[in-house]
Amino acid sequence: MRTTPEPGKRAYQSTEQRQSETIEAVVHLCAEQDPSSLTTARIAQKVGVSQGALFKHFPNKSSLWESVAGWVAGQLTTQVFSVADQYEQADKALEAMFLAHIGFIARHPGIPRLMLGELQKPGNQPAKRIIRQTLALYRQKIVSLLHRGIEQQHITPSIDTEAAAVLYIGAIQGLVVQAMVGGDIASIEQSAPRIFKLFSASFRETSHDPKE
Amino acid sequence: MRTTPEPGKRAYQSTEQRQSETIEAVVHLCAEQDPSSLTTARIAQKVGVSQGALFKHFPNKSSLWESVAGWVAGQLTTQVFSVADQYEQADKALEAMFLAHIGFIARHPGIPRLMLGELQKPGNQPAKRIIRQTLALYRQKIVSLLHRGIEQQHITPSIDTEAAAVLYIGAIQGLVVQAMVGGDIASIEQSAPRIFKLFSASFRETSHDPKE
DNA sequence: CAAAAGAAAGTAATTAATTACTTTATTCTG
DNA sequence: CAGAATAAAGTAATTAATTACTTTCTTTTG
Repeated sequence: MRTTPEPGKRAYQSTEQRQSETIEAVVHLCAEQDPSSLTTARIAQKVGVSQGALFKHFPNKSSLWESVAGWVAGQLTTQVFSVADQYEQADKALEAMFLAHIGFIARHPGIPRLMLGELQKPGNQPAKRIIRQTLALYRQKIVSLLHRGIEQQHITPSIDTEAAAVLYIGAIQGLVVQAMVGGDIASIEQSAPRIFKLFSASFRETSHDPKE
Repeated sequence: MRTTPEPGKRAYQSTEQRQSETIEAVVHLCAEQDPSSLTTARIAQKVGVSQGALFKHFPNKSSLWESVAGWVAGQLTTQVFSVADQYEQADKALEAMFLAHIGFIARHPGIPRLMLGELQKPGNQPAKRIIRQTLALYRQKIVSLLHRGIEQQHITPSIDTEAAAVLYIGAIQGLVVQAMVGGDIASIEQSAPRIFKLFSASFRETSHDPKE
């Protein structure tokens, strides 16, 4: 059924516009639904368009997933990495990055589901490759920040940086899983600082260590 | 595979036998395939039975998932918790539990996929409830071990035990995700001790000097 | 104890729904 | 008007579940 468009509003959108609307819809839907059970019909409904129309803007579903993965990767890079670059002190940068990441997830609760869902898929599909690549980049960023922290003498030089990177990502994962279990995704922003504090205790330089 | 006590060949298996065979098949299949894409036909094929025969032993698919979740919960409890109970010293118990958990995952690579897959499902389906409950029990176990460690003066009393429990589970998650990215699940057993060492550095009591 | 009777486990084929994707016709916009 | 965007109505494939029927195991009973 067609409704007459309101005056001043475009009834028909450009392909680019529809593409980003669709990506946004997928990200939103993932907040309340398992990505693997997302149907093109449900996505189209969210966009406010017929199911078939989706294929005017994406050649197929897996291509849509690829676009979504690309969007996530881009957002993570710009929103999280850029925060880290604002700090001279490496340990402060790590903390800010951690909190920015948690904030990003809190604003987009579907993201963890999305990324985990992609990683669970077998094979080397494009979307999985993008997520994989982004995670590798992330790990690299953390390791280099840790090294800078050692140079700045804010991080103990005896630290196992590779292990710390895994634990850093794990800390985020732990928060997310905890939130999934509790069903309360907003709560992670509250507990995030406590988790990071504990995490950083494992490598904080203890040259001055006043007992309280 | 269980052998019948008598050497006579048995063409038809008992429902109980088929049920556990089916659960085993699902766990194995999850090691190489996204759980949400597992079809009853594929499962039946693995068991070596017709697709329809599955429904002689399970009323429906979701009931099968419930059984699988129950199996996982049981195995985690018996295999991981029992290890912890063998140690008097709480921090040693935590480490043994951590390594036992990683070993369990290495032996059953489908388990993380299974659990994460269940948690991603919306609503309060039985299988999800079981996983959720198991995780809660797990968290509780860690917290109580931490408290015992404080009493034994092996763990610093200033520790945020709730945060530590999240970080502990996160450390396992981080290892698993890292393995998923790398595609090499066997590697986690190798890196596990390093991760735990770093994790425990965040709360190890340094003033105390235990004899070993 | 053996044969009949029934219960349980199995198969192959089918069904109703659902899915990603396609085709056709219609409507909007520059 | 021409081309792009859309809706509506398809299609073929896949899926969980059911069905009608057969085979095997267990129990009852004369």
